[in-house]
Amino acid sequence: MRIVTWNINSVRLRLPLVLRLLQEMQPDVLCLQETKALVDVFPTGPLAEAGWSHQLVAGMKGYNGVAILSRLPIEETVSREFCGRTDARHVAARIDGGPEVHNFYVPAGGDVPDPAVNDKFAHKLDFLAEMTQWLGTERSPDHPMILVGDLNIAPLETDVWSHKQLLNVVSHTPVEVEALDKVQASAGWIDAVRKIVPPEERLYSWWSYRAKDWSAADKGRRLDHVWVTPPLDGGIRHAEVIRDARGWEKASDHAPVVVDLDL
DNA sequence: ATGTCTTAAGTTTTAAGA
Repeated sequence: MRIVTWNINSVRLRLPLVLRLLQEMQPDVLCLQETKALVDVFPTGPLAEAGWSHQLVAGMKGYNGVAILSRLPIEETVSREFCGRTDARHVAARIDGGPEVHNFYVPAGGDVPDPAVNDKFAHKLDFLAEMTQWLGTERSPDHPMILVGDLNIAPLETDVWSHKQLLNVVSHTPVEVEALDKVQASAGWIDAVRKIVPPEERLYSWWSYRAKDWSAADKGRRLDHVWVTPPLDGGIRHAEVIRDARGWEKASDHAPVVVDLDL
């Protein structure tokens, strides 16, 4: 099974890029974040015609929004609300006869890494704590599951262009990394990408729009993740960031992350 | 401190979020 996660930063604006990725990568499942579209304006038709007709979409006006697109039938879907907000940051579906797939868009957290003065950072930490609590009580590491998404945290030193310069920058602060570690422990999640790309090797999935030449500067962060539970650990065959897609015309600031699994 | 991009509001420009 091939699964891809991609923060698309407007699915309507970048529908041609989504279709291109589907054609080139032929994933069984594509998980999108930041679709920025209400459910009734989501491009269900074109994506279904391309072959990904089984869809689970959560959306709101202007912000956030997540979707699971599948070639295989899906069932037992859920879209959970976190922190008491209806803000379209999570969907989950069980692939017919296969694993349960969770797709998350974790809050970015604003600029100041202090929950006492920055409500957005407080929301991010609360969201991660609620993820830990919910996954830990409602889900079991014994079941085959995949968790993907823009988790908005780059946990390892090699997940950022400069560990020292980003220690106090939201996405790489110790308090966030600690919170993400707890989420990871909640159901025995294994970082599938780092099973393939050694932790010693630098790897990024996001590059700011603000750089003059994003590729030359290469000041990236690995914010997008694919995790699996222990029953799937032995089946991780391949993982890569599709860095090329960051250079496509009118690109998202995130690149897709692909993982191949034997189920 | 800065840089760029997207959406939404409501009108040709601003604000918020990332």
